[in-house]
Amino acid sequence: MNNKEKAFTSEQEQMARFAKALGHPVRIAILDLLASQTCCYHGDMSEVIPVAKSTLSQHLSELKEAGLIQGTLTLPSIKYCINRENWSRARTMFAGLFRDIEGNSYVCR
Amino acid sequence: MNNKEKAFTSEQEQMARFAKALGHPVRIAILDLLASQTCCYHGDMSEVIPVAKSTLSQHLSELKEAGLIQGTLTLPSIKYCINRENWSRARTMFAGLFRDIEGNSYVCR
DNA sequence: ATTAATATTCGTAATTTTGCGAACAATAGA
DNA sequence: TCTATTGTTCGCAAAATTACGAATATTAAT
Repeated sequence: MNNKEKAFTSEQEQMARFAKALGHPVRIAILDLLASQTCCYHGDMSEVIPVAKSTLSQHLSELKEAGLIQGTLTLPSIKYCINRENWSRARTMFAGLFRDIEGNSYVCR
Repeated sequence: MNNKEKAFTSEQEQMARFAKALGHPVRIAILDLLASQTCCYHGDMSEVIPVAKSTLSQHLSELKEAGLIQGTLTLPSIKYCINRENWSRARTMFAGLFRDIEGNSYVCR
């Protein structure tokens, strides 16, 4: 309990950031929409996702902040898309953890 | 903005729950340890992870709550392990989202 | 029965998240 | 220029998260 000098790796920090962004049903729903459609407009989403527009906006900006999506102004609306580069990073990181976990053959008893 | 009657699917809720549990550096660090070792004792973890023991305990119980790990009393300590069944569920769910996202060939512009 | 070792729970405080409606931009079209 | 459409930001409140040390429980060993 003494060598607390080293905090977390940036890998761990980044992974937690991605996971946290995915940690809310509204945000999962947003991503499901973006996965099933070519793109999504705020308006379309607010038809489907049961929260106030301002709340939706907040969740969208959290996903943007985490780098998982991006928005393009397409007047009179805004078009949201997956940020493929960061999404790929996230997939790689999650896959790594899952691989390490499941590759560990120890069985708990 | 009218058909707000249907909330989220249980799939979405569950996925968010898993992701939320992964959404903190301490908890990622715990899982990294569990992935690299056959098992882990609270004491061992508190040597490595820079938080108070009580805080560590809290994070452990959140991972337990989410079903991602389990603890077995192995006196005089407690041995923590991955919950393989739920971990496998999580992997499947994440893989599904990643597949859907990356399988979508639309490129944002 | 005491003591030592281990981990959780309690009490508390600070911070962050979540959610809503109202107010505020920004732009296209009449 | 006025109006309608679309999203974001603001202001606020409620709830959840994070963190710590102190107190508590549990069991092994003496």
